[in-house]
Amino acid sequence: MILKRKFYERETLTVARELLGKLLVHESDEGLTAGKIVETEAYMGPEDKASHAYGSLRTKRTEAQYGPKGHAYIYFVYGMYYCFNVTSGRTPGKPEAILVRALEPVSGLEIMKKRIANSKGSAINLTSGPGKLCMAMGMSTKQNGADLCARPLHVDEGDKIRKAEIAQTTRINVDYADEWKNTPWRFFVKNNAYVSRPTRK
DNA sequence: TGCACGATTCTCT
DNA sequence: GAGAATCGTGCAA
Repeated sequence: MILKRKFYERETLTVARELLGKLLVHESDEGLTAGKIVETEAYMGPEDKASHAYGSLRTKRTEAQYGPKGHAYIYFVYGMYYCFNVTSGRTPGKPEAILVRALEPVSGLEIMKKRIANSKGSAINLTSGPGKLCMAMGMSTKQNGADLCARPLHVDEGDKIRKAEIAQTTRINVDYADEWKNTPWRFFVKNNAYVSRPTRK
């Protein structure tokens, strides 16, 4: 069952937390790959210095964040990796997004391994980090702006994660964001082997 | 037009 | 724990 638009049109921090346990599915030409979301980070738009949309910065790159909720915002970093985000929030047109940092592979393992040339064979190395997960799922800027409420790229109803199983910490690699680097806007499933960094840096 | 840098990952120490 | 790989983007000039 594909999640409805309404799921994303709520408080971004709530969506970020409830995204844990949901299933990200990509039906590509090479076949179907899917993974359970086990780690997310919320980026709160204009006020959040760690966000690309800080100060309401609106460019070709950040455009997708200003569009409808429940769409993909995918960008290129460090000259070699992509990061996958979901747009969300209660206010239409406000650039809030949720970075998906880690997945637990569910189907299409062989396709994922094929996509990651340097994989050492361990499933842990396929989707435990924002750059790797995009590679494994076959996502790139081609999917930027794609509607996640429809195929081929969408989010399905998955496991219900109990509150006690959810950990909340500060975000990763946003040291440049002054006081915003200390905001506890990262969520992940406790004791899940696929989380990129089980504890705070 | 030029230039510094990043919502990362891997390798080596 | 530090450094390299590698290039699109944003901002200064």
